[in-house]
Amino acid sequence: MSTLSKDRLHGTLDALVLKTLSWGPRHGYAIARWLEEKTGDAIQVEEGSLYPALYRMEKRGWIEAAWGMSEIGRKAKIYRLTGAGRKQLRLETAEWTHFASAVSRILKPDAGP
Amino acid sequence: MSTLSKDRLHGTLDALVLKTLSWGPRHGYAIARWLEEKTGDAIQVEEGSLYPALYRMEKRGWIEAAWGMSEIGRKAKIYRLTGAGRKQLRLETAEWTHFASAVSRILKPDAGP
DNA sequence: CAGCGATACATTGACTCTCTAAGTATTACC
DNA sequence: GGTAATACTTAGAGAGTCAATGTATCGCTG
Repeated sequence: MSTLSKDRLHGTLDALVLKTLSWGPRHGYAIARWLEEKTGDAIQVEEGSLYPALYRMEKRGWIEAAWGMSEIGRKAKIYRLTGAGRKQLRLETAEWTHFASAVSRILKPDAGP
Repeated sequence: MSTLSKDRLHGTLDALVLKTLSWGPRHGYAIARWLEEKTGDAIQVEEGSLYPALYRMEKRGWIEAAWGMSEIGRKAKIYRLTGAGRKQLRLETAEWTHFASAVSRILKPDAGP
């Protein structure tokens, strides 16, 4: 992977994680696996990115953590979305849509300005 | 602006600048103004981001600079796309499209996973 | 069954890169 | 001289990457 594609996650990971949690509580490892699987190779979630992201979102009150069990009976920290998290998700989704459509409009291959 | 929306430019600025230059040479200031105007408020290009971006792209051979005159007769550094830059633009555009569609697919408001 | 590698899961630290914010400097025009 | 256009700089923080570390459990193999 080039250096560029790596950086593309910047500022988007939070929204992706929040969205994943909006479908129900999950532990960190599962969030990463699920995002990667769902997007093929387009989104690669390193654990060194994910866990810090989870901490800061917990600190901000967007998600809550509790120790529990994973599906296969292992100790895991289960995260769930809070009300504030749901609100934040709406906000970030709107921002992303706005931003992405602006970028796409510019990058679109066409005649010119 | 929240901290989040700020960072959203990360990794996308290069492509936007390259695309802007694909329509003809421009000086830095004009690139920034034009991007902002074209996208309303969606994309805000700080000069502290733009000039470093121009340097690094020049160093990588994607663009070339020459001193010239702005439209209103002021000294200005005019940037133009190189062949390598054009290639890079294609690459980054493809990557963006791929990434953005993956994110949009996930963020899309719908029933569930 | 004892040992051992592989997998699931979490944590952390060192490093890098880009962006933001906020300034300075120069030139041209009124 | 003041204001706008243009370029550049520096200080700083934030978010990712990579890679190592730590457990626990599972499953294999000898």
